[in-house]
Amino acid sequence: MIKAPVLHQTHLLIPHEEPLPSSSLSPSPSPSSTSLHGIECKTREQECLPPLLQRCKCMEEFKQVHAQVLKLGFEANTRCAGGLVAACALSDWGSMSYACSIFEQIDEPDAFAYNSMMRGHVKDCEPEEAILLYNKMQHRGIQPDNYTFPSLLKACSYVSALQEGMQIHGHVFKYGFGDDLFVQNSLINLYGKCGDMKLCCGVFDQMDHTSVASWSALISSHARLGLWGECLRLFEDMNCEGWRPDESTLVSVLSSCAHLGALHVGRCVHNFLLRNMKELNVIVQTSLVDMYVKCGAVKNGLTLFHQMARKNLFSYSVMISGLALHGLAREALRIFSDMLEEGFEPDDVIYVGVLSACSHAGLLDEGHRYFDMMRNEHRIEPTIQHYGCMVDLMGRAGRLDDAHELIRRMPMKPNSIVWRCLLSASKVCQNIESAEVASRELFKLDPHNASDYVLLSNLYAECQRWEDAAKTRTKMVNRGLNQVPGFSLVEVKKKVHKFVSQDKTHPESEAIYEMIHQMEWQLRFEGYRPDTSQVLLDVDEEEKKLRLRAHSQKLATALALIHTCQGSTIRIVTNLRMCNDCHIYTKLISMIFERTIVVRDRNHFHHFTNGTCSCRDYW
DNA sequence: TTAGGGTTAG
Repeated sequence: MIKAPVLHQTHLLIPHEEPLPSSSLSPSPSPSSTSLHGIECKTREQECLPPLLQRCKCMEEFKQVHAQVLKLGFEANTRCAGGLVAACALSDWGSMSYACSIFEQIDEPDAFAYNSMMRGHVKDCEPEEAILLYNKMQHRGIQPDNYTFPSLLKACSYVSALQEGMQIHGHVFKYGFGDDLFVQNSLINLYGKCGDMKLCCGVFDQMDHTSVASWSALISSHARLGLWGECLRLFEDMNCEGWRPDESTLVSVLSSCAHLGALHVGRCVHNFLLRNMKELNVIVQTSLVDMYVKCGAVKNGLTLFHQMARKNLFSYSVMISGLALHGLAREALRIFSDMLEEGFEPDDVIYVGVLSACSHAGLLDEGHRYFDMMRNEHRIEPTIQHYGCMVDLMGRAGRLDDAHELIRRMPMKPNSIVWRCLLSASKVCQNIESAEVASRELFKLDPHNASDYVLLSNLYAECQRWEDAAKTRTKMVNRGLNQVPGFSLVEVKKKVHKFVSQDKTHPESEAIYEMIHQMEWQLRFEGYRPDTSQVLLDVDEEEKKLRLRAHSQKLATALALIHTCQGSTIRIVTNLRMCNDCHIYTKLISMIFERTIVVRDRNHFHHFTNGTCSCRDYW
């Protein structure tokens, strides 16, 4: 019998903390070995291989173990090769092409080898390969097990393969894994990613036992689809049922808070995190910054951002675009410069934030400088989004001709977003000619967006071209489009209150209208006259004034004034672009009632203090 | 008798 080589004698470069067994690897079976001896060798081999593979830290070390297996002639052995495939396909240092070559040598690959290969493909973002492999597995008559389905379903979710996913759901029942928690969670995730919320919730509702991952999959599915209110409701249910959310759940919740402007819930989540987590990872911290910024608490966001021990490109991006959204361009550019000093290489998304900061604040020269820097220093080809920012920047700065010229010179065909930027800039500059060119192109590319017609019609109205304003409105109505109903949300006494225009459904409605009356009375002393030019109704002037005074944003402001004291901050989220009248009205209210009023409209944040707005009247 | 689900931010 050939003496078994001891591991270090075979130059295996595996760092080991414990001494390895003296017979770590069996010798190559000689042709004269008895079958009994062969079986013995294989058994010993099987015992020794897993710990050796576990200790591999790089491909080089793995190849040495593989070489030993080849030397022993075990490459076709289901169990040995299966272990090699798993290690090579799933480790960070592994290689799928190498794993494939081992897999192909196996005489009779079992479910374990297939599962490992499928998972490896999913890990390497090759979901189609994983699905094809499952087909092969089926053709070879190999029974899938409970480990097969999670990665297979994940592969389907990557490519939103709903039909295939549903077929596989059938297989889950066929093979008897309908009650497996991991499989069920994977199904929730699959249906959520495919946007089929009925099936997604159906799987969850039918589960006898759930886990934090089940809730997390359900909650993130809702958040991903923009069902933020439902996401927060489910989060409440999860808490009521006694589940303790983890970081991944809370990131989805924070993202919903950010979209809804639900600062109070966001703050509760922050508190929970501080009380329950030892330290917060960079994703959670970035989500918190994003939540604070998007809920209008930009100072809190900035403080948290500066406290972050580790930042990545996402963190910088959230902060830069967040500051831009608040019109704090100088601060945004300072953070960008810090980022460069820290050695981060900016990408195209960062530059969208930088350019939009310049555009929000009318920094024309800086905008041009960063646009050049992006191309020349950082070798980033401008995308249509960057051109959109530049059009916005030039247009708002009054350079509409230059903006038109840039659109003509763009290397790609301008899309509706670019034309919408130009239309909006033309509105700011009150340039009807430019607005007509932009809207003509815009209505060709995207004729179903009611707010574009409203914008053009408002511009005509501002310029007293009533007939054209009416024509634009008729065109909108004829195309079956309705103006999206406006609403405003305001958080008062830890509760979010929603108002629509002319709302009288609030329990405190009487007091709210009394407050409106008082507000108007004081506003008149400051010279306020209602600006009815944007009221798109065939009614007389008095009726227009009545409509205007009960815009949702004013009702929300009135409720907040009733319940807050001088010096406090009122936060309002509104779904449409703020009308001119609400803008001037809120500026004066901030001064008369000594409140900071932060309004997030469809595009920007407006910080009203002492009679001025952070947008400097460009929005 | 080796492995699995929720990973979330611009």
